[in-house]
Amino acid sequence: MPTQARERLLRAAEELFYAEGIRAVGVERLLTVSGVGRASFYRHFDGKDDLVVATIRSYSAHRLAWLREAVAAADGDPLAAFDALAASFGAPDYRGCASINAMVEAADPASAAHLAAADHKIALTTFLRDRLTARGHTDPGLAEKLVLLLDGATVTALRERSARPARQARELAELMLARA
Amino acid sequence: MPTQARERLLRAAEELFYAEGIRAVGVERLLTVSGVGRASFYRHFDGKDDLVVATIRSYSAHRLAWLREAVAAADGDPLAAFDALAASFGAPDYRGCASINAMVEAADPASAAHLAAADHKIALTTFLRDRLTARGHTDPGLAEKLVLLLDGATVTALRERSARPARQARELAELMLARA
DNA sequence: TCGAGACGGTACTGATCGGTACCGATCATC
DNA sequence: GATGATCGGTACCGATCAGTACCGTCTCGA
Repeated sequence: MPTQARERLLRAAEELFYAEGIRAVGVERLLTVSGVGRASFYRHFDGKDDLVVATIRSYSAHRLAWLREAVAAADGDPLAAFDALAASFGAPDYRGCASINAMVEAADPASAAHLAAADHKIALTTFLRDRLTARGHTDPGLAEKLVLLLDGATVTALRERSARPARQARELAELMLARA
Repeated sequence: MPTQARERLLRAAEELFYAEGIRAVGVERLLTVSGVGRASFYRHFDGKDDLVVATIRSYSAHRLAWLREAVAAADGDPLAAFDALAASFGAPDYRGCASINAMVEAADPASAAHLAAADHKIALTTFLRDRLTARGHTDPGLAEKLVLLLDGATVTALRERSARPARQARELAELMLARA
């Protein structure tokens, strides 16, 4: 197991970056929380920016798997994504979507972190589009609108901290699909 | 005009914070850009956090006035907000909504900056609710859904940089109001 | 048994962070 | 023409930033 420290760093980074923000968490903090030595960190990553990108990719993979599971449990209904969100919106430590947060913090749209975060949304859109076409919805714009609704609910939950935005977004999604 | 320096600081802060992020802009930078002396800054504000809150409030006032004007120019149609967004989404330096960005950067939901940013969305919701009721839409949840759609479009535009998210959100809003 | 590689810990760098103290210049009012 | 408020500029503070260098330790395979 040569890369045990790397996993610990990624786990700590995912937690800390999500809870407090990317810029707010220094390397020192990451080292103490993960229990990884300073040199080991720079052996596994080129620097903090590299860790940030790796963390976003890790988050994206976990998040997509989580969503895939939720949708699969609902017999492939993509609207189950809203119910999955609703269940997490009430948490006191809810901080929105790490991908959105990363795009906000990494202001430069050409930065690796910003692009990695945008990639997550592309993957999410692709996943939802597949689910929609499997259910007979061929309009490719529907998946993008679903993501728009998911993101809108997520941002709203950032200040409301209740399941309501997810329910409201789901109502709009139902209306949209009923019309399509 | 005793507070000339204060205005210059607010203007510089609004620009820099929006373009690069709150944490990314140091006090040094604010001073050189605004041309204000270090002492003058701390005479007008208790510190950077105080300036951040004042900047958010200033942004909120400007933004609401801008939206009010756009809606008024469309004979009070609240959906004109989507057209106003669409016009700004394509800009190369578009960075989303300063209020959303501030809520993301100020992770602590009890922080003054986070609360000030949330206040903006409350004021926006109130404004849209007034416009909706004036047009015969009494369901109070409609205004919240409009804000959800506006925020969803804004976040989407952060990575798409085109007017499309605004158009898509407007379609959903039209569908919603037609149904109500 | 011995080396190689991964590891944690510490010391250190230059730069920047937010914030304080003090300076002299400017300007309006009396 | 003196007074007081506001101003820009600079020096400085301790703390923290990301990053580098080097140390001794542990484990594992040859």
